[in-house]
Amino acid sequence: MPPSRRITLKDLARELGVSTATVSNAFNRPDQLSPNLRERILGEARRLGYRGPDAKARSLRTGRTRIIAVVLAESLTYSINDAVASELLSGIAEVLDAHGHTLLLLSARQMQNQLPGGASMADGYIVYGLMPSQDLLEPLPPQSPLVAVDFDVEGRPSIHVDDEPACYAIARHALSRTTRRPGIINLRLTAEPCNGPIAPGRRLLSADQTITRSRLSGFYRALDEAGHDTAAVPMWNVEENTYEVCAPVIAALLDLPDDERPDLLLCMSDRIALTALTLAERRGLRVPEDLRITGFDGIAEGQYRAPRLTTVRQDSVEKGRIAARMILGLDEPRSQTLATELWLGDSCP
Amino acid sequence: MPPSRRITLKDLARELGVSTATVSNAFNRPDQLSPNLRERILGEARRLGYRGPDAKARSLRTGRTRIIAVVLAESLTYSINDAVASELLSGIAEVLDAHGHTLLLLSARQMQNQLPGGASMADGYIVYGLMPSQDLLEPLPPQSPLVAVDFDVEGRPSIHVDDEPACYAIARHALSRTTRRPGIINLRLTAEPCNGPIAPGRRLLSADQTITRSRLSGFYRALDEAGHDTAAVPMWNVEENTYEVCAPVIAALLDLPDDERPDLLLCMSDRIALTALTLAERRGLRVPEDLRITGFDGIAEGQYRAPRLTTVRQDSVEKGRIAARMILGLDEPRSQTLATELWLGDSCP
DNA sequence: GCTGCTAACTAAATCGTTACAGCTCAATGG
DNA sequence: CCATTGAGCTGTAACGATTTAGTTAGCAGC
Repeated sequence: MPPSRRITLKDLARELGVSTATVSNAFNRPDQLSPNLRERILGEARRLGYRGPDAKARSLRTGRTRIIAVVLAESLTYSINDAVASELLSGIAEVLDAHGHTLLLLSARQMQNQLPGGASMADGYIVYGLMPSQDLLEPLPPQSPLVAVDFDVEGRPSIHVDDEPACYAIARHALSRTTRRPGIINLRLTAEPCNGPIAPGRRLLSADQTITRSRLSGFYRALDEAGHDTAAVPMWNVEENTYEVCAPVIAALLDLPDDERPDLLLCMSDRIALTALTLAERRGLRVPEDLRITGFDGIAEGQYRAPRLTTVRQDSVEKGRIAARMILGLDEPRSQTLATELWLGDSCP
Repeated sequence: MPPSRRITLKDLARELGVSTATVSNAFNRPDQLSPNLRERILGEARRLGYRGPDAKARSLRTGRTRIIAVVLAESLTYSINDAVASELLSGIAEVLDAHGHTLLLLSARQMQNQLPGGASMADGYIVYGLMPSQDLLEPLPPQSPLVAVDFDVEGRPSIHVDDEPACYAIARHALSRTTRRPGIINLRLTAEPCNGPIAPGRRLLSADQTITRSRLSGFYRALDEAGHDTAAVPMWNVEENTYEVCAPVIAALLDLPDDERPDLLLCMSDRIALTALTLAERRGLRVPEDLRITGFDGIAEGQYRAPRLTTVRQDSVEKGRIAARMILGLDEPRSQTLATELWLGDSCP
């Protein structure tokens, strides 16, 4: 027995005495040949252990791979563990699966210069939450379809939620109870990395297009309306949406003397809010009596524990679905803004 | 100006008056041509907007795509949200990134008959946690490297943790306090789907190779040693490692009359244990005074809340790293079992 | 019997690279 | 001065499919 190199469509054709075109058709266009012959071909294929047309060759010829790449702003390690990113991926995967496509995971960090590995053969790119300053999109093939999620790319469709109105609404709700000292915990708002309190004069991210900035505007509008001096409202910043990074910042602010500690925390994500909740409990602070807390995102974890989190629910799964449908050309590619929902929990009733 | 079809390596070669082989070398083997010429080629490439060799064509020619597929037992939606699977993915991604490979996500569910999309062009497959009964591996290209994680595939390397000893150890610890009525919550142990109590005579998954089965053996060994009648220890089963699926089962068992309710719950995952913790608290049961709870996995969430979870810590990230290194051929492919660590928290001190 | 039409198939031209064998020419060694 | 080397480059055959433009054969219609 020879070392038996892999069987190709050509071998199959020779074996059966038909042309390669016909064998190809047997697999791809059943209507192009008699059912009879098709059966013979498929049978012989099975007999010889031919597993269907080679994907690499096919992709060269057709120009398509049926692979969609998802580009995540942060490292994969981080993104995969982030509940919101996970939901987004779920939505994307759901649609891709249903249409015979597969999902390639890619971190923006790994494309500093050039696309790694097979990333450049994706049929399209869904890009999630880059900072506007990052022009990491340069290495992406300029021709291929691209959909931006939670940020904007010039000339490309993007998907957002109504961050500003949502944050206005939740802050308005929170401020409807008397509040001595509201505080805000931001996610990645400053131009330079910073974990901790933001001094009043501190330079914030200039671009208006960051979702963090829109959310902050919403908070400010409500604070302003409620008669608070927004410039005097203390703010803290966290660089990453993880317990590990948030905890020290929040611990420090909770350990402030009673008359300096906020009695309301407007948090820019549920992860931040949940961390605050945990640390507050650990210090014997009662939520919501001593400290009220609001989040943003509506992740599942926030609803499983007592007190349930008061938050803004955004449908990240749907966001993923929409992005995927656009990339596959199932929906018209056009920018859109999804509605959110105010969820009243027990952390800020 | 013509519609300017995409620029190829050949165009570049013609333009410069060199051979395609040389242009190819300029990109792939700098040592094969003079630095001088290489600069000229790269310069011209930039000028013409040539973005380097086409990945699809290259993959056909070289036979490699630099894509590694990760096959997950459950749906992507579920797997991505599962803390343990996430950690595994993190470890895999870390190594793949470092070596210029990318990660393709694939659910076993979507390969019932045939590999979708570009999945069949992966250079290797890391398969995670399939049930032994599922022979979903059939559609995978038999030649390509494969590493199994948390289960066994005949003739292929696999990675495990020492489930049996670990569960023996944690159960032994738990039983060192007087225990009236221990209970066990299993994850996917029965042959037929079942959410709820497992009747004593119920047919369990036969194969020894499931991790769930090994863990159960460990529990039984310790129970036996402590003088409990293992056949009489009540067991419950949950079909999926999510709060939503676990909650009703656990709620039912916690609502048993005081003299039937377990005072120790040996849970097969942290997710189960955490759900039990939440529901117990909500009922005013004190942990660990009224109910002691142990988990398995050592996920981060278990350590952030009070009481901290007593559990077995397995390093899933490392598991991913090892799998990835084997698939890339950086390490010898050989089956191995990783050690675990007993973490004493407050849920079962 | 001729035309026209359709179903079923084939031959050959790509798709854009990389690998391999060879070729040329200047430098080196004896 | 000739043989040997090696650096630097070229030509061309794969890689394994899909697609386009035919070619046949069979049959219906007039």
